[in-house]
Amino acid sequence: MDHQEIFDQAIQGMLDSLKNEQEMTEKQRRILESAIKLFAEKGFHASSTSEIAKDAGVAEGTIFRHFKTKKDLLYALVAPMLIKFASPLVLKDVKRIMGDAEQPADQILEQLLHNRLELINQNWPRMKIIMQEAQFHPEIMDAIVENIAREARLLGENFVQTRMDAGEFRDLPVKAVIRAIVSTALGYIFFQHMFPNEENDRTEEIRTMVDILLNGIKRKNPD
Amino acid sequence: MDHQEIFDQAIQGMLDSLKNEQEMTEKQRRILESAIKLFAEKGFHASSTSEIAKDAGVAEGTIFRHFKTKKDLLYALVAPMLIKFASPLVLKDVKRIMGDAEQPADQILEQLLHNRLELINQNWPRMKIIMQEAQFHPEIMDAIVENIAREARLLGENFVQTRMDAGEFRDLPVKAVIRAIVSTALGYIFFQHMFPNEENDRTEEIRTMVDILLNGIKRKNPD
Amino acid sequence: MDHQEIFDQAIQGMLDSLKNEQEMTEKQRRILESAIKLFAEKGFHASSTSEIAKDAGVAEGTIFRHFKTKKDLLYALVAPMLIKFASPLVLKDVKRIMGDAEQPADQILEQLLHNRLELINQNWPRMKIIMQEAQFHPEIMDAIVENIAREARLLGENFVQTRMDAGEFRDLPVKAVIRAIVSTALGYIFFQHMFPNEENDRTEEIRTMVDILLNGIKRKNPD
Amino acid sequence: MDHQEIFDQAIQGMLDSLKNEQEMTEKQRRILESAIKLFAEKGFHASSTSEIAKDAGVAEGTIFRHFKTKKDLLYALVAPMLIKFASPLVLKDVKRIMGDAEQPADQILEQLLHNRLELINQNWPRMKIIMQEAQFHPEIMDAIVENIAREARLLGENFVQTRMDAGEFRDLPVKAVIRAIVSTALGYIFFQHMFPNEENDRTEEIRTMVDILLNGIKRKNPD
DNA sequence: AATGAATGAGGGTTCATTCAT
DNA sequence: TATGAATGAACCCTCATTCAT
Repeated sequence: MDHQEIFDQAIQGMLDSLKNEQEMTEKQRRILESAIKLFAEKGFHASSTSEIAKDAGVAEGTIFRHFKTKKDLLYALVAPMLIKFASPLVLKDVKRIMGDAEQPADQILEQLLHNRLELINQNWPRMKIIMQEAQFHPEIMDAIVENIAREARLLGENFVQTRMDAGEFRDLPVKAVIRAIVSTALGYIFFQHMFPNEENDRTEEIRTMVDILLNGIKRKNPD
Repeated sequence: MDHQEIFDQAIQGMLDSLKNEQEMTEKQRRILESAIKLFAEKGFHASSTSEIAKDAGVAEGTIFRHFKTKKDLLYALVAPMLIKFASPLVLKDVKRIMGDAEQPADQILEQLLHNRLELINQNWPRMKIIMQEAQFHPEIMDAIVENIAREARLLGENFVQTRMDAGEFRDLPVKAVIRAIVSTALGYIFFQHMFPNEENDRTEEIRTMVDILLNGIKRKNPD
Repeated sequence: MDHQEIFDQAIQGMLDSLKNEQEMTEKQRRILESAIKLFAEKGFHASSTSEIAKDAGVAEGTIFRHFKTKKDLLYALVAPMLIKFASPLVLKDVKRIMGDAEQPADQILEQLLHNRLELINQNWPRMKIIMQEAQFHPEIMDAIVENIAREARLLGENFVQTRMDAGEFRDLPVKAVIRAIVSTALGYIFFQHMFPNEENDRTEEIRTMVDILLNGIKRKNPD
Repeated sequence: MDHQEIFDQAIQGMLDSLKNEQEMTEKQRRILESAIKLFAEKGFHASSTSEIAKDAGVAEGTIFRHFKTKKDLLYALVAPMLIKFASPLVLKDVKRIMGDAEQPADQILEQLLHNRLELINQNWPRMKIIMQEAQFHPEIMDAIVENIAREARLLGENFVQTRMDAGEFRDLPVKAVIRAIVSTALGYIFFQHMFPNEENDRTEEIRTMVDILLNGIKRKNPD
């Protein structure tokens, strides 16, 4: 079985497991939740199926009735996240927001960050697992790139280019600007989980972040 | 053995393994290098000692003659990195650079980023392992926080505050400014390793990054 | 974990494994029997779990499903013996026999020896293992002393003292008398297993042993 | 290699290692002593050569320079004991004592017990090892039986028979009498090492033991 | 003679997975 | 559908032994 096959199969597995997350039985959900908890806490390889079973309160065999393989369990918990980020619905939303040339960039970025960070925070354990395991499971990495990164990049480039053409943004390499934006978001997540104890007012923080970011990017208005 | 003991012991293990990295035997070095390679590629838990042995061209038992435990092997490859980042020598350098109020912030940040990114890039596999495993091995995380993060934070705060007092930087929350700086660096690393194929001129990229960053932070001179 | 904890845990393990020896599954019993056989033949440390598995006709993993640890396997085979010797039921029996001042000492000792030697012989491999390993596993030794030796000693002292007070036994150090009795029993076991081939009529042999023993202990009646 | 060959080779090994115990080098003696200590403490299989080397303060390789095999180390420590017990010199002594029909049995037994118990006590760790390992190493067991037990038995039977013929001992099965004597000795050793803390006056204890023993065996004189 | 690095077989134990119930 | 006993490969690690120095 070559890489492509593995990949296809994995993707298929993800899609299969996807449809139903809503229609899952009680036990399936409990298994999935325990897997999320443990994978996030200790990593995929360091969590054993027996632990998951115990934590979920089911027999070990039950796991394999619902998820053919331990790896399928991983896929089953990764896939919905990818879908959520990639779903046309969501992207249409994003597109609409970003495409609105009338709306000030500040508002757009603030909304965007709020929106995405909220999504990430609400699903933090899953996100952590994805970021961890994407490095070691090319199928997952590929799925991210294919389904999210590529599209997001286009969206971003379009947004930046538009503003640049309109003279709102300075004349900088588009890639650098996008990197600055993404870095801002990633860095925020990083700090949040690295130093989780410090209280913070997210709305205010985002405002400041965007302020710094856009001040760095925008053309200085000569007023 | 409670957590503190484990931690102390781990640190001690790191220090022990440290002194010699230069005076390592051929085999020790080969083992360490294979471990670095495999841990970076597949993760700590997913790499077996037998694989490492095979890759290093030694008997499996030989690993344990030189590194009491698989975890000690991890420590032995983590520790020198932490030391390199934390070494007073390096920090003094950093201190000197950052403390020089005469030097323009641009130059300081460019130098700093260059310097640190170089260090990280030259030791990328190790860095990847550290970032991966710190999440699951509290001793490593603690060592990072105790020996690096804390000091770096103070240094950063001092630098930012000084510039702010001097009116060079805008009046922003210090934490937010530091976060912006760190995010810039982290984001750069992230992009570099997420999309490794794109050619790039690091010096130029850093200049642009610092440009955006400082434009965002600095008070706009009314010229 | 200090010694006491280890001990308590070991005892707990013994008790846990105890309840069920009757309700053991077929495989458990086979494992236990193979362990008994091999430990007795070659010693605890010289018998490997893989050998035991092979002898029992199960997979090696199966052993560890039923007995958390190789040592637990040892406990599981030691504990029932200790219980058998220490069980109040048995001791009450012994007490009754020994406490009956009317019954001649000859009969008491003969019954006692018969009874205990039978017990030991029927469980000889286990007994051999216990005697072997008690020397190296303080928990086992402690369990013996706490649960059997202490009680047995009191019982013995009481018996001897009573007979002495009644003038039936000579005026000798109680400890020496007890030692003589116990030595008789131990020596018999020793000879039996050192030179197993010689046919013997146990009833007759015991009678002779008790004869010699009591002749040595009893006051000579002047008739 | 069949059993006989193993046996012959083992015996040869013992003899080889024997000659020199006096002419051993410092290191050899230290190795042997550490082996004795550790084998007695933890058993043969549970003691590793590396432990022995560390305890003896030599390199691990050094052990194998002097003792071809770990088992040879065992033989080297067992053999001198067997020799000591079996040496014609000693036996001649014993023979002389036991053969002296004039001497009262009490004195003979007291002397004998004193003598042998002293020998055993002075070499207790070795004795413990021999008793332990003889059960698992047929060569050792055979050596004991061939060189000691057989001879001792003859000696004992002769002694008992003589006294019986002379009317000093009651008319009992010779084997039973011998067993009583040996049991007395073994039991004493057992108690001594089972309850080592109680102070004791050996001379007095032996006198009592022999008193009980002979009272049990001797014909009651009608004085 | 003495060392200690190197070996690889084998140790006890855990693992993901299967299957009869 | 759910179970959990059973599996045997693979895990990390220790062992007795060898051998170049």
